[in-house]
Amino acid sequence: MNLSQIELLRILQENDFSLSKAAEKMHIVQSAVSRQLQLFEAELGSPVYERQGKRLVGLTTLGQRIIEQVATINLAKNNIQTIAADYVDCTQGVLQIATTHTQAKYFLPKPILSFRKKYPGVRIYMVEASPEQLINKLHTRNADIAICTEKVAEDIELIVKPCYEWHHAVVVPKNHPLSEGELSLERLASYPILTYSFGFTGRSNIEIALKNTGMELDVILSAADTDVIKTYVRLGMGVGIIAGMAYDPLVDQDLIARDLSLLIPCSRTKIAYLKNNYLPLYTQHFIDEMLLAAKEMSISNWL
Amino acid sequence: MNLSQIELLRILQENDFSLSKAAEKMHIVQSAVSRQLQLFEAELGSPVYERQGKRLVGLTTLGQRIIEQVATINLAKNNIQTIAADYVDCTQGVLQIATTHTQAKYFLPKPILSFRKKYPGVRIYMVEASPEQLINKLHTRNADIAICTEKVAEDIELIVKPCYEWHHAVVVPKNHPLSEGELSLERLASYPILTYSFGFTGRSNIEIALKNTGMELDVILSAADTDVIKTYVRLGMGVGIIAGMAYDPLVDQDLIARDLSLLIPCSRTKIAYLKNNYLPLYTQHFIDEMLLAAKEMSISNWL
DNA sequence: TAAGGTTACGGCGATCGTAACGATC
DNA sequence: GATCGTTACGATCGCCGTAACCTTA
Repeated sequence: MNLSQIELLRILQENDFSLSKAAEKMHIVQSAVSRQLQLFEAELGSPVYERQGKRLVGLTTLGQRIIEQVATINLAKNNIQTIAADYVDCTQGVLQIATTHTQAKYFLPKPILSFRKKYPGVRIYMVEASPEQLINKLHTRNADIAICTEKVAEDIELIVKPCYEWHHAVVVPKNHPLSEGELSLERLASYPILTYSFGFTGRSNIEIALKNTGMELDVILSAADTDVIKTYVRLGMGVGIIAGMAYDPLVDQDLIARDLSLLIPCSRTKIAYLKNNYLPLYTQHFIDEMLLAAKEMSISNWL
Repeated sequence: MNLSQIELLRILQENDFSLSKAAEKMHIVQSAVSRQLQLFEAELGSPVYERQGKRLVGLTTLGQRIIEQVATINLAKNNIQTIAADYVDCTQGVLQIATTHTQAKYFLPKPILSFRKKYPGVRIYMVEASPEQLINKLHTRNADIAICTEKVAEDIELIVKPCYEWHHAVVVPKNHPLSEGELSLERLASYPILTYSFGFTGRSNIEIALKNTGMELDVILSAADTDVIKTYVRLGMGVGIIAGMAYDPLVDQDLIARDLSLLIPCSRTKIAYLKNNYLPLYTQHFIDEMLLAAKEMSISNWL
C-alpha cells in the first residue's frame, strides 16, 4: 500500500470510477493506473471495486468500508503539506473561496481587498456555485472555505461560523407605486415578483414569511444572481426582492430599495470549512477579515 | 511523501527519536532511515526534528503540528488492512488484550474460553500491566482492547463500555476474628491491611470509602496481584481487601471471604478501545462474549 | 469500431545495502 | 573508542511508458 494508491481511490471516487480519467488526472498512463489498482486489491486480498466485465461500476462492500479511511488519509496528507508550507512561508499560497454570486459581488470585495493588501503573494481563486455545490466543493477540496446563507448548517463535517445578518429589500423602478406608502406582504404579493432561485441567498426565508399567511407570491422570474433580477426590474417586469446589501445607492440610482426587515425574517450568512481540514494562517486571517467587514457593515447599517 | 516515511515518524516517536532503533524496527539499515527522513524534511522544506549535533532530540514546532496527522494516517492505514483482512477471512487474526492481573485471572477465563471455541484461528495475546500502561498500549496499538477498572474513563480518544460491577471483599484465614460478627470500617481499620496498589482494581474506591470517615487504613502491603495478597493473608500478615470475584470458594477453602458492598462503593470494570480504531469482527464478538459473561456473573451473584 | 481496460516488456529512477567517514558521549 | 548519524556508490527492485491485445457499448 502506498499513498499514490490511496490517492488513486480518491480520484476514482470523483471520476465515475473511470481508470482512464483517473490516469489523466494523475498524469500517468492508463495501464499504470490499472496495474496499481490491481496491486492494491491483490495486497488486500479482495476486490475493492465492483466490475461489469472489465469496467469499474462501483465499490464493493469492502470498498465502501475502506473509502472513508482513504478520505481520512488524503485529508491528513494534505494537512501535513499545508502545515509545512504554512510554516516555511505563510505569505505564499492559494486561497480557494467558494461562494454565491451575491456574496462575491456585494460582501466579499472589501475583505478580499484588504486581504490582498496583506497577502499579495496569495493567489485567490473564487468559484461561484449554488450552496449545495459549495458544500460539495469543500468535501472534494476544490475549495477551502465557503461563504453562503443557505444549506450549510446541516453538515456535521463542517465548521460553520456565523458571519453577518442581513435583510431582504424590495427594489422597484423610480415612480413605481411600491416606492411609496406602507409595505405589507399583501401589497407585495399583488405584483409580479422577481427574486432568488430556491436554495439561494435567503430565498427560504421569503418562503417562511409567506407560509404563515397562506398567500403565495407570483414569482415570474427566479435567478441565482442579483444583477439578473435588477436588470429585469429595470425593464419593468415586476418588483425585485433581493438581499439588502445588494442594492448599491450609486449604481442603482434609477431604482428604489425599501427595507423588508419587518416582513421577512433576517438571513444569516455563514462561513464554512471542513472540520478536519487544516487552514493556512492566511486563510484564518481572511476569515478574520470577513468578520471585521461584517462588523463594520452592521455598524454602518445602524447609522 | 510516502507511507513508509509516515510510518518512520511514528516509530521515531515510540523509540526516543533514535534512527538506529527505528531502522531495526523497520528491518532496514540505518542509513536508509536517515536518508528517508532527510528526503521527507526536504520535501516539507523545514526540519521536523530538533537536533543536538546530529542526534535527534525532539520535534520542532512543525513536527509537533504534523505528528497528529501522522498518527491519523497510520491509524487509517491499519484500519484499511484490518478491514480487508476481516473481509477476506474473519476467523483468522490476532486479538491483543491488555488487562490487569485480576481481570485476567478472575474474569476473562470464561469469555476467552468460549471465544476460543468460536475462533480457534485467532491468536490471543494477553498482556498484563497497570491501568495507566494499558491505555498507553491502546494508543501505541500494542493492544486492541483494554479491560480494567481504573483510569480508563478519562481519555476522550477512547470508547469505554461498562462491563460489569463488583464489590470488594475482605479475606481472612479461618478462625480469624473478622470471620465473624458485624463488619465496619472501624473494625477493618483496626487490623493491618493487605490490598491493591494505588491505581489498581478499585483501590480508589477503598480510598473514597475512607475519605469521609477521617480514618486511615494501615496498609502494610500493596500489590497489583490478588494472589500475592492472598498468599500473605495466609501467612497471617493481616486481612486482605480484594475484589469479590477474586475469591474462589474451591481454591480458597482455607480463607473466609466476606462481602464489603455496604462499606466500599461498588467498582465498575470497563472495556476500552480506541475511538478511531477499526476492530475486527472477532474482536467485536469477544466484547460480546465478555458482556455475556458479565451478565451471567451478575445473575449468579443475585442467587 | 471506438473507447476503456488488461497484459507484456523494456528502461529509468527510487530506495536499499555496503562501506567509509564524522561527530558525540 | 563505542555508538549514532551522514555521505558515497553500486545494485536491485518497483513503477512508468510503449505497444499489442481483449472486451463491451
